[in-house]
Amino acid sequence: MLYGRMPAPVRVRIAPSPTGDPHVGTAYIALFNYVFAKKHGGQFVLRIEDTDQTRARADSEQMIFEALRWCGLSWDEGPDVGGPYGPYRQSERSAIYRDHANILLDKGAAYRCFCTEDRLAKLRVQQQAMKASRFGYDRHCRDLDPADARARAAAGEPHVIRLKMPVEGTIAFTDMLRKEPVVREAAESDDQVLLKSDGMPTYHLANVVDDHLMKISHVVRAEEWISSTQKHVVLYDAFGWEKPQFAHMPLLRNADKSKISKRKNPVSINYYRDTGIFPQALLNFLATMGWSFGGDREKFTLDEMVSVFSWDRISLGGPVFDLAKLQHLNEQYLHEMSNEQLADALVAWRLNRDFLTRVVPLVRTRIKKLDEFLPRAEFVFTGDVDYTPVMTELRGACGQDVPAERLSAALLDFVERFEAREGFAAPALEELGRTWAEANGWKVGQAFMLLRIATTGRTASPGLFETMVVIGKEIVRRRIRQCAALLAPPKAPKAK
RNA sequence: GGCCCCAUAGUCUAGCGGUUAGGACGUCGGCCUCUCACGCCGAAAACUCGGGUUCAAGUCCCGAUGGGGUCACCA
Repeated sequence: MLYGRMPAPVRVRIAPSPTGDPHVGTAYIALFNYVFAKKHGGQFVLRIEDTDQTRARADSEQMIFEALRWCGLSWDEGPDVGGPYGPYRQSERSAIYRDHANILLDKGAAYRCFCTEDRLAKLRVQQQAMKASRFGYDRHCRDLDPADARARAAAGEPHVIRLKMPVEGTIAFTDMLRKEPVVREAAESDDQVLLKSDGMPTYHLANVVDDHLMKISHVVRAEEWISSTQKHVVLYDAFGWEKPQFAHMPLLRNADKSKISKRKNPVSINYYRDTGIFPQALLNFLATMGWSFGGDREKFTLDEMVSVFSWDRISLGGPVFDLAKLQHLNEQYLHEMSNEQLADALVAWRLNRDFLTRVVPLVRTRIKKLDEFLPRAEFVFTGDVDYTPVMTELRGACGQDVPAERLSAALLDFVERFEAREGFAAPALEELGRTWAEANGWKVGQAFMLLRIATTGRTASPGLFETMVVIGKEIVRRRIRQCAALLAPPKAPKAK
């Protein structure tokens, strides 16, 4: 090149972890990565961060693919589409991480640590008790003789590999969205585990190694990562690699400003799909969370966003995810559709043969004529439910003497219980429901009535758990939570 | 608690030294209308506080306060 170095091509990535339902925050960050890549003719990479074998869920990865595609975001490289820098699933890259951990060991930038989980747990408790100003690993193994450590490891002693953080000086990095560099004392960070005892890397090692190997030019991720970035900087430097540019996006928030969570908001992309939100409306809405189009424009397409996108229109205050505003935007999209398009949308949503085939078995024995179908199955086609007509039955479902707070807590507990296990199938739900009823000391019939009213808004319904499955996990979760909140409004946040 | 990030109406935001502080959601009122909804018109509603810098501060600087994040062999 005669005129100097060409700017490195823009390569960005979204790196979801397949631990549950496809999260709206994943779509949010994916959107900005995608838009930035397209704006600069770069590539958008999808990488699956499945290094935690205890949390990985079998169906989660596929759901992430589908949800992102449903949103209208497509990736240039990824586990399912391949690409020149694969594999794109971290669980298939263990050897790479191990090699790199060894490089760090050789350089003296990392060390083997033989501390047991037990010791670390005690340490943590101790620090809490002492109200220590600094928490974290005490560097117990940092000064072990490397040769001894190697020998112990070779003898099969379980261990992890930790990063040797500098003990003095400051570490700074620039963030594209902030005018001042983010600076921190190096000693503020403890010696983070890089390679776990099962041989898998932690996020810190894996993301740095992969971003470098995959030639990622810009790391656009959520603000919750900002405080671990220092560790990543140390890693890049230890390897002698050039660092990517960082942009830490604000976190989506609940109405109370805390980080968005499923306890306070529907966070699964599937909820929005099942509830009839259009993907372009969801994306449009997400785009307005922290970014503005310019002028008074707030309705725009993905392509329009790409064409005008720039980082300087990001605002960093954590945006509250406001369902009402999303619905308004969706309404705009809906109204501009033709009757034919709207009819098609309805069909694609739930008024189709496939979906009806799932509803029919629920109600067929309960109707005499076809015209009774819809009244019998109405709650399968609605989002939120109005409980006012059944308040009396709801409060009395488990006996007149049971206080509303107790019912509310039990409902929330039921949600926690199905949340804790994989899948959402009727037999398992029923079993779960029975043990839940028993735990509450309620007759199964009574307890199920409580659930029935909460999930359908009716005192009469088809088989409860079959109905839940058809309605869908996301909507069921929201209805039960809303019902619980109605029974016992959540207390105002306690003062500290 | 340590550290870091952030700060315009209830909410999303515009503003990039001089504005009657603009738009949108939501709320309330009115018009339209067989009802409802849409649509249209209108209203209430914000620069967290205190110091600087400057002729001039929502805009720049410092501090306080408030909110958030993070301190795992989770990402």
